[in-house]
Amino acid sequence: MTDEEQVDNKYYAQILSDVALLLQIKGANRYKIRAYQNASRAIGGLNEPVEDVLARDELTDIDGVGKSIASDIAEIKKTGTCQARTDLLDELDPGLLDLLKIQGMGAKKVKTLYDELDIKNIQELKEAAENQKIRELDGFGKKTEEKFLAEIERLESDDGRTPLPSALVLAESFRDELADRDDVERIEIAGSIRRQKETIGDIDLLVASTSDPTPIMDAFTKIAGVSEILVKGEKKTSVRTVQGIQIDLRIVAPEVFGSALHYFTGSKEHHVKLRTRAKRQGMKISEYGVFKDGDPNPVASMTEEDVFSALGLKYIPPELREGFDEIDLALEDDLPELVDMKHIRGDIHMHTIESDGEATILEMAQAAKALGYEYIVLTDHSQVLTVANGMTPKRFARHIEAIREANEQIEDFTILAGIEVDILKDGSLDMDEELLRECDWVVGSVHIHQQLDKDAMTRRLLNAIDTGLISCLGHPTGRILGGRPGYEYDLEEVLQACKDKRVAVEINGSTGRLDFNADHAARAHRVGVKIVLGSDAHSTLGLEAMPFAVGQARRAGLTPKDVLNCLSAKELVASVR
DNA sequence: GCCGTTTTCGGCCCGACTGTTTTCAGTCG
Repeated sequence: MTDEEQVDNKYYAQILSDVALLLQIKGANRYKIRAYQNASRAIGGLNEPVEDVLARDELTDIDGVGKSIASDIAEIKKTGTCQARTDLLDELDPGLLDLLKIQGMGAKKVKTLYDELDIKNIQELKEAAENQKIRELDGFGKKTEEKFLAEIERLESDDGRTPLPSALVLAESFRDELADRDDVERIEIAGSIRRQKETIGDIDLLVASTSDPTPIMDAFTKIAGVSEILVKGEKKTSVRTVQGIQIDLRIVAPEVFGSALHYFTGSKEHHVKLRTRAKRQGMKISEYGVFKDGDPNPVASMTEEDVFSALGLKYIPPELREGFDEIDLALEDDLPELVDMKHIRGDIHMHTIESDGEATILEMAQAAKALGYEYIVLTDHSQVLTVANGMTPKRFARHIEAIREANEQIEDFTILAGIEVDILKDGSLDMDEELLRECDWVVGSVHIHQQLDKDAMTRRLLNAIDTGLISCLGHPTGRILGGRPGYEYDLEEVLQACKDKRVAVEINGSTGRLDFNADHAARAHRVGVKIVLGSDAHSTLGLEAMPFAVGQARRAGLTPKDVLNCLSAKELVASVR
């Protein structure tokens, strides 16, 4: 994330999490450990910089932060770390934290390995395992040793989380493999995909069935693309695919599908908060339902709505279940009515054969109309992007005419003339001003000179916004999902300028980007900047990336009135510049 | 270490699977 406040909060969260992990290895009181975990999670999920809270002297108002951890946080601000962590690291070893990244390795095992074999890091673990020293320890065996070696090898070649769009494709293919079976009554993709998280750690599938689960589990493990079976039981089976992604399959009875779906959708943080709250009310929540203390029969389990309702809460959409403030909002009936695909009336960012797209103006329009849209904006590239066959002013002038003509040929649909104009190194725009004024919508994007330093990039964007010619900033961070991190600039300053100059910011839904992401979009929204969603389609098929943009908007808590695509074509154009 | 509609003590989310045991601790999500 290029989001500064999140990076800062994440740093604080990490230090506290380190303390929790080191305490675990040391074998400290488990509730003290949990206190540090809770505080770490709370700081990581704050909606404002923790340093602002510190400045107001209100740290202990944060749920999970008491006097002791508040003083740790003050110390981190001053010194970059805290005494608790320093002392633990003196006593233990920093490499032990890495050991915990190994699947199947928890604090107890780390402690045993450290005490018995003086293993302090992954390299030493690898050597001990290769020399078959691990299997001699009490509580360890040959299998554990072999698992460690395999896991170390995997960690060494691992490239992290999977972007949502590719994870979704894989999840859907596995879902579809099982969906047609007679013994599968229902199957849903749960987990972070359902929450529309921009990157995915693993995939969760949930099946409702009344039959013997074994054949379903067998079929699951035999799907083409499974490279390894990690866990296999009657209720839960986990595999790893050739892409290195873990897929978990859970099977439950149909009458508990709602509570199970809620459970497997997560997030963990959401559940911890919800369950703690339920417990105080004398109730228990599990994947099998909501239970009143002592009663083996659930008061709710059939649907997710039932589960929330039994807890006295409004339905919380999956995208908001991150353990931030959604439970309080649901309690007060104050949840945002999230924007949905059904609210989206048009798409503001796409390309045709005029630059680097694969379809004509009319083909794009007809495809968009078939998707139920009322309008599109065609935004081909400007000339500096020669690799993308960018338009010269002359070509753009003709293109505008062609768009106006095409617009006459299609009924009950509006094709707006636009451009994705490059924001040049100094912030000037790569097109004649007159033509930019003539067209309906201007996406301003950075494609070249991405390596400017922070000050220069900030000035560049401010200059571009200052022209008054841009309708929205396209893919505003420039990051490639799972690839390059995006250019550096002062986001707060740029957002403020966008608000002042009535420039919207795009959530670009194209599968490689998701840019802005939900965090950025939420931040823009707080500043009061309007959000607009674009598919950045380069073909008719590319138009189908819009749901990813909607997903990020939903995670950001945006309602239809916050998203310009929910306006008519006329209102859209009038709402900016 | 944190918290309070049982508030200054006595609790702290829940269940599945594995490997190592021979009834369960550890780990994971």
